[in-house]
Amino acid sequence: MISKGIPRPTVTRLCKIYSMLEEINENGHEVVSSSEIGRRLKVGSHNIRKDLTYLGETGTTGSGYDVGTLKDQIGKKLGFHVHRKACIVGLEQFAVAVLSQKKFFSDKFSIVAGFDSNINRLETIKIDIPLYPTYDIPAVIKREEIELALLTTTGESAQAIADKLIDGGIRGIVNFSPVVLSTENRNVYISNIDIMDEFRLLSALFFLENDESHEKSG
Amino acid sequence: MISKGIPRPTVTRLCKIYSMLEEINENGHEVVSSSEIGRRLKVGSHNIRKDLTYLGETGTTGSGYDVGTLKDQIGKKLGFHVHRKACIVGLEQFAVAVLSQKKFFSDKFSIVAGFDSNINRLETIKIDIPLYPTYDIPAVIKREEIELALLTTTGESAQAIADKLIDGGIRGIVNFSPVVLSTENRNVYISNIDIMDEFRLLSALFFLENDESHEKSG
DNA sequence: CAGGAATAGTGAAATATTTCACGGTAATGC
DNA sequence: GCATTACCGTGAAATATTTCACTATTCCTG
Repeated sequence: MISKGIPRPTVTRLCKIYSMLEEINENGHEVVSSSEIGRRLKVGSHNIRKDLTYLGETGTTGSGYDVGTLKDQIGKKLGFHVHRKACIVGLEQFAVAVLSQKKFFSDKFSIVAGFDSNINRLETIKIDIPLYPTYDIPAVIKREEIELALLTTTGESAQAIADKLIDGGIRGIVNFSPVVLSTENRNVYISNIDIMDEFRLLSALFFLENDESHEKSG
Repeated sequence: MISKGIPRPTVTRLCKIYSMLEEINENGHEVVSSSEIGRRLKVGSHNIRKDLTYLGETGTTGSGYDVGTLKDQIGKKLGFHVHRKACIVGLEQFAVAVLSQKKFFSDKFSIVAGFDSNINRLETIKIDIPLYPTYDIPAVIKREEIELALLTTTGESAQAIADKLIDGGIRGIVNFSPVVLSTENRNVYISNIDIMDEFRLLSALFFLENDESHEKSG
């Protein structure tokens, strides 16, 4: 067992590589090189090869990686072969938009519950997943053994909802609400996605570019 | 001019700190400490203080930071005092959801154009920003001097749209479509947001947690 | 099947980033 | 106004991450 801790940046890249491999696979290609992967991810090929080192005996040939095999290896290492249940909290436009992406009903993840505090919405909404009021969150999470949550509520209620999710034993939360969620609970991973922050980051990057000319290929 | 290149992780954190300060400000607090900021961002206070070092003469007192002042300093350093124009491409549910967040019509960013390839949608949609067909993208970007774009189209058209945006001279793209955009153009910053990838990352993190017990405070 | 081109694997070096430790300053209480 | 406490600022040390240099393997061509 060589399995040393995988650096966080590497895990992040491996996830992206995995997505990319799925895409490549659909396009019918069977082989990719580290430089091809790197080009798409805007990362050096050295870096990609190093990342793939963490998969253990990568079993790849001396000339490129077999797309299917590599995908499986990443999947196995990062646990993507395990089916996971997810839920979605907040059933406004955002949620409806997300749920309409067919991608979400793959064989690896399934959305098995929707929650909204507005009881009326629960009856009128046309989504074919079981819907519950938010006060049922802890119970449903436990009963259904839901591990992931997509939080799309307003900023005001987000923290309270997160607390309920954590109370139910959730393992990961993707937070689309405009506040940074906090928790003392080390068992829960939170990914905060804020479009405004992204706009800010991008504008900061090109603003600084002029200011300081020390940029790399980022 | 002490302005050395600011590390990318620091820029990212500064953006989040900025958001947080806005939030704190609304709640009426006037002072924050590095440890308070760190707690919220799940980062050590050392790290926060070091980050703030890059602001130059931080001008903060010996006991906490004045919220308003710090926000202004970050804003000035990262260029948030400059008003930026943005556009949104793809006007389906996702876009409508985003546009309904009042946050997007602040005094720092404004969405001045919407694009969709479906001409019919342009006429029926009820958003009060100017709407154009996608073939007008390069011209409108140039004419309006739009710097940022939010891309919410399907995966199929995303790359072609991105090329049009870049052709028009866009500086940053937040990509919500499920494909990784690529460009050779070093002048354009791209932020790829993929909910599926976030789910994968989170599940990988808690999957690996059991496997290897070398985790930090993440 | 030999030669050439392309590519993976990997320990070591180079960089980047975080953490530490400690000196100094402002508010608070007595 | 002196002691105490809670902070910030910062160079230096410790870690983490990326990049490099080089070897070995596979594929392709003739």
